[in-house]
Amino acid sequence: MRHRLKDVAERAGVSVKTVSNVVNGYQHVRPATRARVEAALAELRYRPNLSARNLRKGRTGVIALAVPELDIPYFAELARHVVAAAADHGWTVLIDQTGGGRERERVAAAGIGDHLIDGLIFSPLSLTADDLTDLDGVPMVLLGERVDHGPADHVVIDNVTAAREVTAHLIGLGRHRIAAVGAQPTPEGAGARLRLAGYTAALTEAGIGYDERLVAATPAWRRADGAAALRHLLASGTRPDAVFCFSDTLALGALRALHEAGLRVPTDVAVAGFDDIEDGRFSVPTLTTVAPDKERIARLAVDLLAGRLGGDRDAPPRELTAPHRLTPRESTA
Amino acid sequence: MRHRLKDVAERAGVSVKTVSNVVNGYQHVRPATRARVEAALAELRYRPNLSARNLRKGRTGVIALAVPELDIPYFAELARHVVAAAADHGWTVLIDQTGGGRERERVAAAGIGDHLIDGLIFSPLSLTADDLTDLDGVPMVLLGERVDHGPADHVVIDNVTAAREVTAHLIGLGRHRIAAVGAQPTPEGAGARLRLAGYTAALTEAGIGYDERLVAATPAWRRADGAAALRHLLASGTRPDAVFCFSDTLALGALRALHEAGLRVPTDVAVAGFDDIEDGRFSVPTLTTVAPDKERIARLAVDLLAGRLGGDRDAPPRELTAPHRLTPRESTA
DNA sequence: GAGATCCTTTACAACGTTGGCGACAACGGT
DNA sequence: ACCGTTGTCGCCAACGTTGTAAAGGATCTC
Repeated sequence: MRHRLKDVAERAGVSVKTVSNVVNGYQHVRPATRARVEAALAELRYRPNLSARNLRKGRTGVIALAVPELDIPYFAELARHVVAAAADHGWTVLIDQTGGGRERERVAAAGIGDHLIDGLIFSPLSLTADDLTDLDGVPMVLLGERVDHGPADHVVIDNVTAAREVTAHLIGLGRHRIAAVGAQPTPEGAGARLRLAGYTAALTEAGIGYDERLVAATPAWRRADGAAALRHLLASGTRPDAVFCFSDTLALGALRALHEAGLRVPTDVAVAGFDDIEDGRFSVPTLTTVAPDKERIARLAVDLLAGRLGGDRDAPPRELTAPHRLTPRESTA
Repeated sequence: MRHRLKDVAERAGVSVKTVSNVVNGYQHVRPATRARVEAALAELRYRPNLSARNLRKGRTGVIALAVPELDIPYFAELARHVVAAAADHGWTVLIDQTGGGRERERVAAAGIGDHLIDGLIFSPLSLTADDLTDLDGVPMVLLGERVDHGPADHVVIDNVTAAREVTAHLIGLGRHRIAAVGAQPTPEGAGARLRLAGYTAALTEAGIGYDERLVAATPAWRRADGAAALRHLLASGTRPDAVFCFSDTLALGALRALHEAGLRVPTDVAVAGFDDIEDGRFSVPTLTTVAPDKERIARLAVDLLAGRLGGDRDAPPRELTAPHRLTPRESTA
């Protein structure tokens, strides 16, 4: 069914090694021989057995991307860019869905598919630095600010600054009762913590007091969580004039809840999100958000991995910051 | 760094094969030996080299899922379910993003990662049956109705019936000028063709004439395409009282364009979509849609693949139909 | 107590590929 | 014509794993 080097070699009347040389672009093969081998390759539709090649070379050409959930638009968009960036290096991407739980994430970090992958790009939710210390697995690049000063390479955005900019933007509209949605009480929610810090910093700069009733924690960052948080906030009698959600999905849920409560956006309540997912560009109203440069994040991560695979496995961990941009739209017009 | 069976064997004072036997749960190993080996395994944190195992056994435990774009919510949600279903079989999923182009799809079908995968679940956009005839690769399961009567297993939903039900639902609201958005003029757009057929059938049943000015073709099924189609429709002076979009993303774009045109949904124009993506449950208004059972689709596909891998590679191709459900929401209330 | 039967462990080969190196041919310079 | 160099090609071994089959030991049966 499937042919091996040996079959091609027999057909071309050369040795297995010569076929291998042709396949791998080795220089010193006589044009006539090369032509004969190439004809045989085409006739038999030869495709290398990557497992065997990998066993021999120690490389698979496959990297893994581990994300909490694929159907969260931010991760889906990120995955798209990672797959594209990996393709530039000739790599295939194996995607792992961790669910965000600590145990599954530890398993993923410890080695998805083990020797099947050359490297791992990992966007953890609940993993701590401790979980990563004693890993002797493949090179890893972490995405997002969840694990501080871990032993691995890291691509982040400046969450604090971004959150401060959004909040300042809302304050600039004359809003003073600004809710923050998406805080995470767990110690692992580093992203949430940083965004909350930016929010607080902006309030302080503007001389606005911090009101904990305006800060809503959510178990996750899905639309339903955002809607529930807003419903709860409004039901408790707290009436914000702006809402900063820590993700766009939260914000879209919030928009929905505000709509149900009969409040107009942005007239009554301005709303801003974070992530710049495509939904926010078509929602009613369109969503003001922080746009992290996802393509850049993906490319930086892949390039970091390429560097590790290229040799310097023992260089100290690097941390790169991708740019972001505040993108005002109708929800804060 | 990474340890092999040989290292474990030396530490435990047994042969390589005995360690292999322990790892693979072979019955006849003396408890004392087993304990010693297991201790060594744990100490060295042994992890099998899957490439070597695969080379020996001819199986990788990895299947591929090929979709046009990961950041189209329908595919992202589908991917989520496929990954989950595959996990039940102990499989990892390698995701390939084809972009929907014919050439990339042919390459994908011809063998992603080649010997690295045991099987392929494939959701093609522009591939034709011809492209699949001479494939001698790994077992494949096709998703969606794009390739009719191809040589491979197939999981579909009843597009015609579903589209007819949606259209009938709109007619039931007393609407008679019902636009259809998402037609695809290319011969490959089988999904679009079937949904259009269902739309037409419902009109005929209700005695409503087919008006081609109400049928909008779109290059793709993204939000932007839906918005552009509606803008174009309205600009041309055609004024529908309902819109059936062939996907939810199209519908969300349509909602946006209607909003911009100052038309109220559903009062002035009712809108229905197709796919039941999460966005539609939180949009303003929430979106009436056809909900294909994505979890079932994923599980059927994975099970079909499991069947092929389990032995009957030469059984005739099977076609399974997953259920769908019309889900009325605010946009047609 | 001898042979048969079982359990436990091991040696060997093979999966398909490529790196190292050696064999041989062709070519250039003297 | 001879030697050295360069180019071309093939043999062998190895990557880490598991299937086969056989060896070695223990236990059982008569």
